[in-house]
Formats: sequence, C-alpha cells, structure tokens
Amino acid sequence: MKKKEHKECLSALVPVRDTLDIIGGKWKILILISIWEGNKHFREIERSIPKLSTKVLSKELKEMEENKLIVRTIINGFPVRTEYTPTEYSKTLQKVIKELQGWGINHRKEIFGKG
Amino acid sequence: MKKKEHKECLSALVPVRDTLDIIGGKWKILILISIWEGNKHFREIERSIPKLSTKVLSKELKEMEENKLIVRTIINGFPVRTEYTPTEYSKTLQKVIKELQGWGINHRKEIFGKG
DNA sequence: TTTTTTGATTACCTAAAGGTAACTGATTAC
DNA sequence: GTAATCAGTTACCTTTAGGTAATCAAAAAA
Repeated sequence: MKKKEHKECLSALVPVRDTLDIIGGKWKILILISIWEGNKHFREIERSIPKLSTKVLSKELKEMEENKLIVRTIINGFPVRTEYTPTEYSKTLQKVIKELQGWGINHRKEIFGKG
Repeated sequence: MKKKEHKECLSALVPVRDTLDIIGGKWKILILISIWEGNKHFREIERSIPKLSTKVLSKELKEMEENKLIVRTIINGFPVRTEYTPTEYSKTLQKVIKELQGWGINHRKEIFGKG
C-alpha cells in the first residue's frame, strides 16, 4: 500500500499570513477606513473610533506606515500637526476587504438564515 | 464652518470580523487545507500539521463544524473512528483565501522588491 | 495482562494582544 | 500662571490565544 503523503503546502500560506497580519487584529481595518474617509490627524482618527486608545492607535499607525498603506507628514505650524494620508497602494486592500465582507454576509445567511 | 462628521460604518464591518474570526488565528486555514487535501481522521490531520496540538485541533474542529465548513461522522467499526469531511460550502472560502494570498504575494514585492 | 491506537478532555502555564492611565513638551487661550 | 489642545510615550495590568502534558475510555494486538 502506498504510504500516504501529506502535502503540507505551508509556503503557499506565508503570503496569506502576511495579509492577515496586516488587516487582522481588532483595529487595523477600522483605522484604515477612518483614514480613507478623510480623517487626517491623530486626535481626529482617535475620536472617530470609539474605545480606541492612543497607545494602540500610535502602534498601528507605525505598522501601517511601514506597510506603505499610509504616509505620515509633519506640518510645522503654530501647533505642530501630523497628517496621515492613505496611499494609492492602500486601495488595493479594498478588494480584499470587500471579499471578506461578501463572504461574511453570505455566511450569516448560511448559519442563521436557512436551517 | 461645517462640523466634521465622522461616518463610522461599523455595522458594515461586522461580516468582515466574522470572516476573520473563522479564517484568522494560527491554525484554522492550515486545518481546512489539510482536510481539503483528503486527510479525514483526527490523528491524520494532526500529523499532517507539524506542531499542532490535540487540544487546539479539537477546539478548531468544533468551531469549523459549527460554521458548516466540515462534517463530523462517527464510524462504528473495530476501532471507532471519526471522519471529518469538507462541505461543498467550505469551498466558497477558497476564493477568499486566494484573494488574501494574491494580495500577500504582491505585498512582498511592494515592500521588499522595489525600493 | 500490558501496550498501543483511536479520539478526545482537562488542568496548568506562557506569550501576545490589548486596555488604563499617567506623563512629556510645545503652543495657544484665558 | 492655569488650563486646554496637539501628538504621542511609558509603565503596568488584564484578557485571550495558544502550548504542554497528563488522563480517560474503548478495543485490538502482543
């Protein structure tokens, strides 16, 4: 009898993991959407998302900048302000998020809708 | 000056959260793929995924059954065996996973490939 | 009768994610 | 001078996810 080989295909999952690391977590998509909607300043973004703390926002914004989803610009003015703007590249995530949303909407029907 | 309204659109994100809960985490996609590949029995699935513990596998399989991604069948035989088989419905996740993978592959290029 | 294999469950522990709150430094209004 | 707003940082605590290992019950093999 042929010994069963378990193909693992772990390497193909590395990019899946990468993506989940970037849009997973409790706040990441929320913050991204807030910025897409036009919120530009730290306090503005913070206030737009109930219960989000400055610490978490600070950490997430750094990661998002590293991932080229947003650009951070310091504006030297009377009160020094910081501006966060979404990159064109960040918009490539919209299709992914839509896909997650579509599946989730259908899943609710699958689980609760029909018996 | 018109007061800035921050549209929150939190409700639209509930299904996104749902989907991430189902395919997020360290093992869920790995287990799903193992079953898609034909691994049917508890030990078989366990052995196909290095470092996965029985405790976590047990928990994840329950959740996957609740989410109608797999079917659990007990086969009364000489050693009582349990069989896990993927549902047709589970295959609707393949498109989502492909999307996550595609974005992740491109993202590596974006971050490391070009300066 | 002891060991092995099957499919798990339980208790305990660690590591990571996230939450709370105080504090910095600069500037502007009172 | 005092308070408030801007953009954060830091230290500490809690919660959750995941890991380790022992155990259970049934049955077959030695």
